[in-house]
Order: sequence, then structure tokens, then C-alpha cells
Amino acid sequence: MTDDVASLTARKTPRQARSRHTRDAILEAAARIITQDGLHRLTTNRAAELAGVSIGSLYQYFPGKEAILATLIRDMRRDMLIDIGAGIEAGKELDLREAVQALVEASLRHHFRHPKLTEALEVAEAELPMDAETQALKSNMKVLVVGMLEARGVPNAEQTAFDLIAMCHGIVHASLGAGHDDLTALSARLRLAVNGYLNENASGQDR
Amino acid sequence: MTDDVASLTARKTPRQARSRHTRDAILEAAARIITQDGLHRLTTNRAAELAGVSIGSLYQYFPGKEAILATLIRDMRRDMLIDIGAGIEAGKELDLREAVQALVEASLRHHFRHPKLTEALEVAEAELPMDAETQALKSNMKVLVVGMLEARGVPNAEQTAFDLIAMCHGIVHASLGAGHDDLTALSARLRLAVNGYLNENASGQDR
DNA sequence: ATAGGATATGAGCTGATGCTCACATTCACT
DNA sequence: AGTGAATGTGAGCATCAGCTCATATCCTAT
Repeated sequence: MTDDVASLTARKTPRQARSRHTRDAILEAAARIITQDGLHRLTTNRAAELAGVSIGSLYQYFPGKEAILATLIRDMRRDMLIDIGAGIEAGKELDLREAVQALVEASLRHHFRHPKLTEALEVAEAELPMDAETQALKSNMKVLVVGMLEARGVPNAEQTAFDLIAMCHGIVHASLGAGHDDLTALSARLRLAVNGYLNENASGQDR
Repeated sequence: MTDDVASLTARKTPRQARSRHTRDAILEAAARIITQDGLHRLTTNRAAELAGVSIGSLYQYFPGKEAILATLIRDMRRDMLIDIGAGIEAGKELDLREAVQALVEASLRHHFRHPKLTEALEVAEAELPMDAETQALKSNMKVLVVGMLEARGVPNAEQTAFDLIAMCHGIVHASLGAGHDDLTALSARLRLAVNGYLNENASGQDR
């Protein structure tokens, strides 16, 4: 198997404007296919066709289908890191609960920009080897969140961050799957879950 | 597209012992492929080969690949309903928190019997139309859980059940993905999350 | 023992998918 | 205008997945 990261990185870097346009068109087409028809409907031929580009051009910029996915994932993680950073920045003067809520809302907004695409890419990510940049991006996010918790004296910050993220993710995922897309209601329920966990966590610490 | 439930139900019901064995061998082979190599590596040819059965036999019992998946999903949901029932039964004399914990542990045990397979089937389920029995099984589970909460005076039982399940699911999923497989530790963290949510939920009700 | 249904076989068809390559076009630069 | 590099093209190959069907074998019941 070609479980190699080399097969996930771009083949050629665009030097002219038109080639950048070609590359972008391919990525956009791929994203659209995933959003509208699902991950398993993404094929190189379809992506090239929808992008209005020949299949040969696609293979100039991507060594294969997985590389396209890896690029989309990387782009998503980049956006996400920005959103997370903004969320932490927004809550930097606030106390624990409000700061966490600001963070939750920031990531909610991120997720809701392209719900289907984001979910699909997360599934894909689990089955693909991760390139260095994506790994770094995720690591940075973790550092940001853990740091935010630690700065507010949360015990067991690593574990707490992990669980809070996983919990929220679970609720958001299930809600989207069930067709609930009321962002405000969702946000309120996440607050419930998050505050509850933080309270329990703190009271466990006291004893 | 053949988004029809008919294409998910068995083609022929075994009447002799050897045919039942054939059918079971196919299902076991499919489960093994999914567990070891992942969902996308499941093909009808491979399943037949691993089952030690000809491809023609496979198509005597299943109209297609999706039908195999649907059967595995149905079987899993059947087991799950049994486990959920047992969990509720185990906690029937206990108060809210202990009863919920008993339920959580029952489903944890279920999940941990075949972690990879269970996760993969849940992914598959999201992309397949659901046959009547699977739908009924899931509905029954919901009734059980909601009933258990209502019997203990939990407000907003539907929503609460939904969120608790989604939260736990999220944490379990993330933990498995990260390679954590310490059932005891996981159980403790789920208790934290669940109790926290229940506390918040109750205090919100008071006001 | 035998007839007829149940079960099993696997060569091979159909179409889709990933991908290559020889060739054509466009661009940047002189 | 001319040249080489960058970019674009798409016919078509190899592979593989899903699936059928003509044929063979086995089982049950009389």
C-alpha cells in the first residue's frame, strides 16, 4: 500500500495565474461533490469534469485523489485554527465559563460554515495518513485550548480539553445528522454540557 | 439510484443447514474485513473469497453489498437493544445518577466488544437508507432511555436523552480514535460528563 | 432410487475508476 | 518573432468492483 505522506503532497506548485486558477477550480469542484453527493462519490474524473479541466491537468497538481482530500483537510484545519484563535482572543478577559463558551461558539460558527463538507473531511481524515502541516495545525489548536484552560486554573487541562471537544463534537454531529440546524438552540445545549462537565471536574478537585 | 429498502433485504431465506452456514460465513467474513481493513475495503468478491464461498452464493442471499452492511447493522442494533435493556434493568432500583451510569456502562460494554466494527457500521448506517426493523430497534432504544429518565422526573427527557447519548458517543469515539482503550478510565470520564449535564439540566429547571 | 427443489460454482460481462502519456497550447522573456 | 518552460488536453489502458447465468452438486421426500 502507498501509505506514504509523499503521495498526499502536491505534485507541482503553480507559477502562473492560470495554473493557480486550475488548481483552485479542482479543489472547489471536489468540495462541491463531497458536499452535494458525499465522500464516496468523489472521483478524479468527476472532479476534473466539474472543474472544467482535463483529467491530465488534475494529475499535474495532485498525485491522486487522496492528495486532493489531504489538501481540503489542510485548508479546513487552517481555517479552524484561525477560528479557534479568534475564539480564544475573544474570551481572553473573561472567566472560565464565558471563555469556554466563546470558544465553543467560535468553533460552532466554523463548523456551520460548511457543515456537510466539514463532517465528511473529518471522516476522511481518520482514514488518511496525516501530513506534517495538518499535524502541526492540530497540535497548535490543542496547545491553544489547553493553555486557555490552564490559565484559568483548570485541573487536568489536557484531559478536560479532550473531553470537552469530544463532547461538543458528539452533540453537534448528532444534531446535524438528525437535521437540527438551529445554531442558537445548539449553542445553549453545548453550554449546558460544558458547564456541567466543568463543575463536576472542579468539585472532584476539591475533595 | 437504488435508494430502495428492497435492495437491502435478504434475497432468499436459508432452508437447509448448509445454506445457513454459508450465509453466516459471508457475514462473518464481511465483519472481519471491515474490522481489519476498514469499510472501504469491503467488496463482494473479497467477502465471498474470505468466507470460502463462491461469489454466486453470496448473491443468492444478498442482493448486493449494501444488503450485507444492512444485515450487519441490524444485527448490531439487535444486540445493542438487548444490552440497553439489560442496563436499564440493572439500574431499575437505583436513583437517576446511578441508573444512568448503569446504562452508560452497559452501552460501553457493547461498544467495546467490537469497537472497530461498531464504529464502522455506524458510519455506514448514516449513508444507507434504514430498513424497517433497524428503525424499529432504534426507536425502541429511544423509548427505553427516555422512559427511564422520565420515570425519575428528568425534565425535557427527549432532549436530555439525545444529548447524553451524543456526548458519550463523542467521548468514546474520540478516545478510541486516540487509542485510549482503558474502559475503567473512560467510564469515570463519562460519569463526569453525564452527571455534569444532569446537574445543569436540573438547576436550569429550578429557576 | 430417484425426481425435483435447494444450494453452490466461477467464468466472464459491464461499467467505473485511477491514472499515463504523447501531443497541443499558452506564457514569459529576450 | 522566437524559444523554452509552463500549462493544458483527452484518448485510452489496466484494474477492479458489482453482478449474472449456465451449469453442477447436494438434499429431502416419496
